[in-house]
Amino acid sequence: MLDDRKLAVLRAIVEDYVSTNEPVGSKALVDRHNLGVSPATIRNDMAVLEEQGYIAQPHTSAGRIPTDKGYRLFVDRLSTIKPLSKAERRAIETFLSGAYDLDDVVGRTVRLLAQLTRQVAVVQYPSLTRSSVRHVELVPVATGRVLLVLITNTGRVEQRVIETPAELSEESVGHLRALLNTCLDGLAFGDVPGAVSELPEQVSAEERPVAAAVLSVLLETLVEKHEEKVVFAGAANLAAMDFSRSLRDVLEALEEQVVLMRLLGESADSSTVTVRIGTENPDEGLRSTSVVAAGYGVGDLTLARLGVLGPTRMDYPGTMGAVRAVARYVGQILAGS
Amino acid sequence: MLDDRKLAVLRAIVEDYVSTNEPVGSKALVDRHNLGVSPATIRNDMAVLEEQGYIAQPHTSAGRIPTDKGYRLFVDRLSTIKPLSKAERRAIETFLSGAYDLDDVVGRTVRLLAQLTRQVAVVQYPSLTRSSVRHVELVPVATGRVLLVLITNTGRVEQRVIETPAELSEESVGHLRALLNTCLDGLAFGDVPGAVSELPEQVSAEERPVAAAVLSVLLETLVEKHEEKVVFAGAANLAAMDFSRSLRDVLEALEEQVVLMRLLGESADSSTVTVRIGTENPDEGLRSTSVVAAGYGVGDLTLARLGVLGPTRMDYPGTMGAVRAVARYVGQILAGS
DNA sequence: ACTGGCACTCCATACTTCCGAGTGCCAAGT
DNA sequence: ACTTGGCACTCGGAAGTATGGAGTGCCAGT
Repeated sequence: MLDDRKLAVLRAIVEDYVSTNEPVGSKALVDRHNLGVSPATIRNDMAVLEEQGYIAQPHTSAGRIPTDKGYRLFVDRLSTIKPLSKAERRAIETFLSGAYDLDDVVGRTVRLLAQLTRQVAVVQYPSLTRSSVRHVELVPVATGRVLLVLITNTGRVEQRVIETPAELSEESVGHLRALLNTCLDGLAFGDVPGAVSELPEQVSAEERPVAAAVLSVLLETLVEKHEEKVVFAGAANLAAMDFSRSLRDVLEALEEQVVLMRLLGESADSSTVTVRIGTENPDEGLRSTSVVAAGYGVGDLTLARLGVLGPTRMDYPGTMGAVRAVARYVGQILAGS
Repeated sequence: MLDDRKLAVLRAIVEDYVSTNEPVGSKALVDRHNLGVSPATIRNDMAVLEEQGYIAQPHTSAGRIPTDKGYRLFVDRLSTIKPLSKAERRAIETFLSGAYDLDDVVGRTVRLLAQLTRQVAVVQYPSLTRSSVRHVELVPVATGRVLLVLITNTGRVEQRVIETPAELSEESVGHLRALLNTCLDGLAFGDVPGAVSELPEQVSAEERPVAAAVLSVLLETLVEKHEEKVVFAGAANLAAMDFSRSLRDVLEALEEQVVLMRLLGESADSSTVTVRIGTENPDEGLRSTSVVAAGYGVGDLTLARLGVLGPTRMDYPGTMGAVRAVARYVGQILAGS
C-alpha cells in the first residue's frame, strides 16, 4: 500500500511542517531532503498519501500538512524517541535534586518539563490509592475537634478536621492513635477499608462513637482524594502556539481538574510514553492539541502520570524524549526520599 | 481646575469606553448621557481633559479613551463601589461554605472570584508569619528520619522531613514533641525564634544534637515559607481581553510566584480595597493591566490578600465590589473553621 | 516508473479608493 | 464668559482591485 518512499515522504512532510509551520510543497521537499527523485514523482506520492488521509491541503494550490492520522503513523512507525542531550540531563538532575518535599518535587517537575519542551506541562500527584500508609496522626485542635493527618509512603500529607460527637480526652486520642497506627501501618490504601472495619470492636464503648467518626472521615478522605490532584505550568507557552480552536478553549480545559485527569489518560502499566493526537483526545476544546504522557513511580509501581500538552504540530520525538527522561528522574527522586 | 461638568464628562467617557471598548466621541457622549449641552461644548471640555492628561486619542480624528491617570481619578473620586446583588451574595455563600480544608477554601475562593469578575483571580494563602502555632507534631518515618508537621491556627499544615544526626528512640521523639508543644503552643510565629532559643538547655545531653537539628529545620521552615504561596485562576478569561502587550507577557508574569506576590501589594492594614492601575504596577509585562486587591483575615487581623487582575479597561466599581465581598466572606469562613 | 513541461488555481500582499466619525477652530448667539 | 452651530480637515478602517508566486494536476515523452 505505502512503499518505503511514500513513508519517507510522509516523514519529511511531518518534519518540515513541524519546523517551519508552513504547508510543505513538493519542490521544497526534494530541496531539503535528498530523496533521489523529482518533484513530479513526489507529487504523485503525495496524491496517494492524501487519498489515504495521511495529509491534506489547507486550500487548493497550497502545500500539504499532516492530518492527525498522518501524525499517528509518524509517531508509530516513522520516528524514534530522541534522547536528551548531556546538558539537558544534567539540568534535570540539578533542578530536581534540590526539592525538599512532595509539593516541591511536583512543582519543580512541572516547571522543568514546561521549560524543557516549551509547552504546557501537566503532572499528577502520586495517587493515594496506590500508596500505602506510613503514619496516621490525630491531633486535638479544639474542644470537639480533632485533626486527622495522613502521611503516605510517597511523602504526601493529607489533613482533615473531624468534628467529634463527644468530648475527647487527651489519652483517648492517644489510644486511638496508637490503635490506628498498629493496625494500618504500611498498609496499601486499597486494603485500608477492610482492615478498618474490624477496629471499632477493639475500643471501649464510650470511645466508640468518636472512633466511628474518625474512621468514617478517614475512609471518606481516601475516596475523595481518589479524584487526584493535578497541576500544570507553562501556560505562557500557549501564546506562542497557534490553534485552530481558540486559545480560550484550551485554557478553559486546563483549569478543569477533571479534564486534566482524563487528559493524562488511564495509566498504562509501565513507564512507556503514550501519545494522544488531536481528535483522539476525548475532550472538546483539546481537539487541536496533542498530549504526550508517561507514568512515573518507584520501581515497578506506577504512582501517577505526567505529560505535556501542545499543538498537534509538535516535535514528537523530542517531546517524548523529554517526558520519558523527566518521568524516570522523578521516579528516582521519589524512591530516594 | 476641573469643574463638575468636566468630571461628569470624564466619568461618562470611562463608563462608555469600558462597556463598548471603543474610543468615545463627543456626539456619542451627549446622546447616551443626558448632559444638557451640545457636542461642541463637550469637545472643549475634552480638549482640556486631554491637555491635563486624563484622556487621550489613539489617533487624530478618533474618539478619546481614558489614560491611566484618568482611570485613577475615576476610581478615586468619580465612582462608588458597587455592592453585589442578592443572587451573587448567595452564590458566594453556597460556593464557599462547602469547603472542608484550607486548600479547599483557597481553591474555591480563587475560582469563585475568577468566575464572578470574569477576570484572573489571585489569592494568597494565609501568611505564616502572622499566624500562630496550634500544634507541632513529630513523626518518625524511617531510621534517621523524622517528619515535622506544623499546624497553624488558620488550618495550614506544613511538613518537612528532617535527617536526624543520631538514632532516635520512640520515647525521645515523644519527649521532644511534648517539649515543643508546651513551649510553642499558641505562640505567634514571630515569637517562635525567641522561645526556641532556650529549648536546647531543657533536653538531656544525648538528645541535644537531634533537638538542634529539629529546631533549625523548624526555624528554616518559618523563614522559607515566609515567601508565601499564591494561586491564581481564570487564565481563560485573559483570552477575551485585549492587551497592548502580548498575552504571553501576562501569562508569564502570572506563573512567577514572586510577581504574583508583589502584584497583590503589601498588605494595607484593614480590608479596604486597593487598586493599582496600569503603569502604577511595578512589573514590566503587567503595565497594561490593573489589579484590584483587598486584605482578608479574621477579625482585625489581616492574614493575607486576594485580588483580581484585568485590563486597565475594567469595570472598577463592580470588580471592587466583588473583591470586597469575597474577602469578607473568606474571613468569615476562616473564622468559623 | 519517473520526469519535464504547461496551464491553472488561489492565497497573500500590496495598493488604491472611499466613507464617515470625529476633530479643531471660529464667528455668532445668549 | 460660556455655549453653540457650522465648516473644513484628518485619518483609520473597510472594501475593492491588481499582481505575483508557490503549488497543483495532468500529460506526453523517456
